[in-house]
Amino acid sequence: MESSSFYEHVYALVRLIPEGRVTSYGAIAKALDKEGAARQVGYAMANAGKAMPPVPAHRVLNSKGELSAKAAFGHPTLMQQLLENEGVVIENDRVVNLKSVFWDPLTEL
DNA sequence: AGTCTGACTGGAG
DNA sequence: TCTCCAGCCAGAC
Repeated sequence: MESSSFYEHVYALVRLIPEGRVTSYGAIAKALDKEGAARQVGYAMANAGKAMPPVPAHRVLNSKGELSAKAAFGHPTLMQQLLENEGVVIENDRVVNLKSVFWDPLTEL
């Protein structure tokens, strides 16, 4: 069933991210065999807010573990709190121990 | 069909 | 560790 658009594939993969874990736009793009389309993944997440079922977009960060999407959650600290609520430690808008909480769809899936 | 945009990435200074 | 630069691709107009 490849009738879905690129965005749909992104949403589906993001919904597979376990609680308390995070991944990067590039990792998702690569998992979809579109490594160079990391920006598109982020752009897709922008629509994730109105996507159904809801997508845990707060678990998707950039390759540096920065909360680059926090501004899109309505409140600058909402994304951070959602992650901390799942056990992810955030400091200065960045994930601490990124390596420990990073979820690579190519490896874990 | 052409142009613009962006929740990105990795390398260089 | 931080800032700056150029390359990337799918989607909206």
